[in-house]
Amino acid sequence: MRGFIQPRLLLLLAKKTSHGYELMEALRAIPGSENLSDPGMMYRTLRQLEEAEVLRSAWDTGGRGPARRVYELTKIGHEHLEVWVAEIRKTRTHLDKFLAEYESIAENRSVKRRKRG
Amino acid sequence: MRGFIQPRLLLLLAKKTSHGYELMEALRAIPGSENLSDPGMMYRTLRQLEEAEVLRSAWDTGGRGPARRVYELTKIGHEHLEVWVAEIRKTRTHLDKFLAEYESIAENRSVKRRKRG
DNA sequence: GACATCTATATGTTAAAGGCCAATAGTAGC
DNA sequence: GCTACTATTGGCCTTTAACATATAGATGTC
Repeated sequence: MRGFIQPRLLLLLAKKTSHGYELMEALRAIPGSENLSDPGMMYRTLRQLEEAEVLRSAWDTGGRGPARRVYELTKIGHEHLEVWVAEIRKTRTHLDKFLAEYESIAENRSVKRRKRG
Repeated sequence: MRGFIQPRLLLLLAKKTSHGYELMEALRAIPGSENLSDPGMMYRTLRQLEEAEVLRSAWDTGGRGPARRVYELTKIGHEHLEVWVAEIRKTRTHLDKFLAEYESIAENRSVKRRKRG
């Protein structure tokens, strides 16, 4: 699961506005996304998505603990998410084809082994 | 589809031993793998897989055209392919979950729009 | 035989992504 | 004051990827 942090963040933020630390914990809780939750990557990605106007942020000094930068999806952000979804659907069908191919040759190999044995 | 060149090469070579140029053309012919067929990446990847004893190569001066370095999967190579397959199956289920989540929130959004509209 | 074309492999350079670790700082409880 | 928890940021280093370029044998053709 590489290069998958962006769509994950966008999907989380599409559900609900949130801040870095909370997003990090959310990623940690998703099986297969644990490795995406590195703080360094996280915050850098968030800033660069904001740069691209995919996200918008504001400081929230209300809650307990230090101030948090709260992110929300922009209209562009929602569009980006849709593009990602289309991309991911394509990827999934490619993976399906790959696995089907593998299974067909794996089948041949085991047939051959049975014949030989 | 990033970082997907290795399993593609391994699967192609599991089907039949082959050389760089042929592998490149095979990748070009697979929808979704066209971008993996850059010669630079190709040959470097092949050499580094050989370094790792996943592949083994020998020069073939027989055919027409310049000599070709023909690669074949080693036992380690077959094992690597199986590891990749397991990995890819996992990735596929993660993608499925992601898409399911997206569809559930997209559904909510359109319901809200209908109620508002 | 000079030239273009196709087949084939290899290298160099640079930019982006990812992994890992450390720094800074506010808040809260003891 | 000390520790623990919450929160954001920055630096460094490696890997991956993208793009361009170099080299060279074989083949066909005029």
